[in-house]
Amino acid sequence: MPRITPRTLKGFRDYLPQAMLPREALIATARDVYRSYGFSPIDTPALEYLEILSGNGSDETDKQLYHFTDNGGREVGMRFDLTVPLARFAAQHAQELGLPFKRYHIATVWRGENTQRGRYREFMQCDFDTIGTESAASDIETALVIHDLLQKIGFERFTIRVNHRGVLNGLLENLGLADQALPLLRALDKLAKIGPEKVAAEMERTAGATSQQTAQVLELAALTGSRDEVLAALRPMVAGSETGEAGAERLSEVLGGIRAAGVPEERVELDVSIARGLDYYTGMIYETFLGDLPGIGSVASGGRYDNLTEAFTSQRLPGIGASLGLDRLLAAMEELEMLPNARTPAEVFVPLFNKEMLGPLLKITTDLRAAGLRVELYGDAKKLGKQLQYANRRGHRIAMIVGPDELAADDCQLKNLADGSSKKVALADAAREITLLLEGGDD
RNA sequence: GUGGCUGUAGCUCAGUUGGUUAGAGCGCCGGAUUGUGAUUCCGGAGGUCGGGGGUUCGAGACCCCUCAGCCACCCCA
Repeated sequence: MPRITPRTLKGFRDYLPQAMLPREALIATARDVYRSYGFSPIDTPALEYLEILSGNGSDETDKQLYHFTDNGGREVGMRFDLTVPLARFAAQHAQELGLPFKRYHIATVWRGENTQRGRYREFMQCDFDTIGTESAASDIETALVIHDLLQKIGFERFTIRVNHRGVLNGLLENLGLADQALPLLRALDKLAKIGPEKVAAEMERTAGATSQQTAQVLELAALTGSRDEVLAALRPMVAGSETGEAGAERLSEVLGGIRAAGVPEERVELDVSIARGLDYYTGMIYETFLGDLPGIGSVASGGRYDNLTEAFTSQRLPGIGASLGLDRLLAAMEELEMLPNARTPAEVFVPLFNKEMLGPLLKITTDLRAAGLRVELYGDAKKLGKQLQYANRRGHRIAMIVGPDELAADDCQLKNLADGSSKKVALADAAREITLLLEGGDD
């Protein structure tokens, strides 16, 4: 019989249990943090009318869009982010939602772009957004959510870099370069990566800026120091520009709020060079870098946009939001050895001695589950050594050994698979004892 | 989409200027007196050399195409 080669498409992946367990854990953390701020879950279809998706983005996103004609002759596209669907969703349901509206959306998106490490054609986004308000509070909250998220995931050393588009635009305005903002900011965003000389060269080449102008832009971007120092230094540079002054003012407010919330000073940095490639950000911008792995890039980023829904409705809906870089974070955690090596969600393993033990063990494991534990009962009465070997490889943490002897004595042996230690406890106390063991050796 | 590099057992790789039966470590499976794993000892299975075509007496090695991965550009998560 001719066989079909099992394979996956370029840029698409299978997830084995070992990869899926931390993935789900991360998603659960994100969901919990979002909910703790009152963001509500929504979902939208994977497929949209092509015009919904392609009208919005740039030529670039159009090229990356997966699209086809469906069996009813409709032109259809697969969503390439969660922001455009949010815009459509908000425009369509504005009346029922009420404003401001805070939602989170964790879902798969597709982009037909070239693959690279950490870049796939199918990947998951974990977005949260607040729409219908321009308040500084929502700007501040966005940073707080990112901060909480990273902390809950288990990172100690990370920096949220913030900036305001108005500051950059204000400076460009003052330099008479406002109409070339896009190519200039795109070049500026590469500062950390390629250095000031190359950025200047690119600015002169793509935006027609003079070397004097680029020097001034780079001077702003080169500002370093504490937030207050940077803020004080940039104010005169944007003076006279309405957007620039407003941007600096908002920046100051947001940084003050973040400080008031108790976020450690070193976790948030004012970095005037970040621009974020997207052309729709109009206000605050956020990027997040890991102290132990800065090279992996931003693991959570976002910003404020003025008019999310303008393609769909005349109603003005400003918004702010950010997105967690799930794949990058997982890659980072793997590299930093923050991921457990388990291939099973069940912490407790119960070997089967012989067929006669099956009935009693089914009862015992059912009781353990009722007590909130995750328990796997082995199905074949193989040699005990084999069963323990299996348990060890799978990553179960505790083996609960109940053989005929234990059953007769109404007790059991709890074996810690990490260190080999074991103790005898009464069956009636097993659930409690296991819980204690799990809390104790938590690594 | 453009350019560069790579592709040999489940994994990490070795394989001399193209020459006969393609190797190692780890992993996997089995065993070391029948109720205790991850350490030790013994044994074993497993590879159409990513796929297709070509050059050659002969190709894992050379050429072309294709698929996939990595890197850069682009863009971004």
